[in-house]
Amino acid sequence: MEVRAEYNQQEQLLVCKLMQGRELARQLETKLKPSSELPWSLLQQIISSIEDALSMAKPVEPTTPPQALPGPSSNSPQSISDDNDNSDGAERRDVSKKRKTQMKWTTQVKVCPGSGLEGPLEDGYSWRKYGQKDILGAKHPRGYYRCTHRSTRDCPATKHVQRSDNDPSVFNVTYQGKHRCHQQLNNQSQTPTLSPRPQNQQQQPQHLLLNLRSGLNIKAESSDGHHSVFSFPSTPTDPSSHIFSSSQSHINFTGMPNSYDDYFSFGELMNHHLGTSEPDFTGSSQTPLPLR
DNA sequence: GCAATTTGACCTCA
DNA sequence: TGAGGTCAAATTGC
Repeated sequence: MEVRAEYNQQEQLLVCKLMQGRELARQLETKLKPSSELPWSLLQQIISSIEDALSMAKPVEPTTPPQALPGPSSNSPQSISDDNDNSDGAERRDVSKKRKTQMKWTTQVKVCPGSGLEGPLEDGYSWRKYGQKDILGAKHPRGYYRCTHRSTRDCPATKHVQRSDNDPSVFNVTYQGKHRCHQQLNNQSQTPTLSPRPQNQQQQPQHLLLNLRSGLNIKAESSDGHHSVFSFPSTPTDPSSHIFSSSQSHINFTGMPNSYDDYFSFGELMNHHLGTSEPDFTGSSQTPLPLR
């Protein structure tokens, strides 16, 4: 059991590292597109190799439900199905109202009070608010949002937004679940290198992108306390082009991933936030890997 | 009329 | 048992 958990941690790190490589390669891919054929084809081979490596890691995932992992509670049978069967009827009741089991990541976004963007932050997806709740000990209520395409495209992604107590200009945005809406669109039009966008999106996701690119910490944390930190150094940008005024953004990545796809959800998030910036996606593990 | 938001009630889980 | 999360009816806006 314990050995299995440690093994899972290594698997996570392996996949994370592979994912980093893939992200870097794809960032490079976007840069190389207009250039000569040779580096382009080499890069395609690199990406292909990384994809293969990730595919090799993939078979582990379906046989490692969250309850096999260490944690305070192991009785979460519904977490296996998680975001897969949130269809109508009786199933719905099982899938909804669950907590904790899905991987989630939190971004802290500071907005400029004078920008007029006081509400929920635009992140490139289309969200629909489905609830608001006063949180104990928090000065501001938490807003709950789900993907607008939840019903039409069975997209399970949700997020909640809460204004920071200490700094009202800071919003804590916690994302949960993976967007499926854009995947279906992707199948229709192949745009593999850049982050996919919902079709009906009207706003400019660059807002958050610009906000995040100025400095970013990502904390990936599993339920047993193991965590890795990825750093994106600052890149000089024109302050006048920023809608948000943050000098630093922050992403926490919490919860044990349920599946291989969760890593790609995270990868998509990174693609999405980083966009055309030039990140140095350098990962470092703060907790030494357990030796087998 | 349709879609989004609000809000009180209900459900789940730590 | 209570806080967090979701549902769904009512309301609002376009």
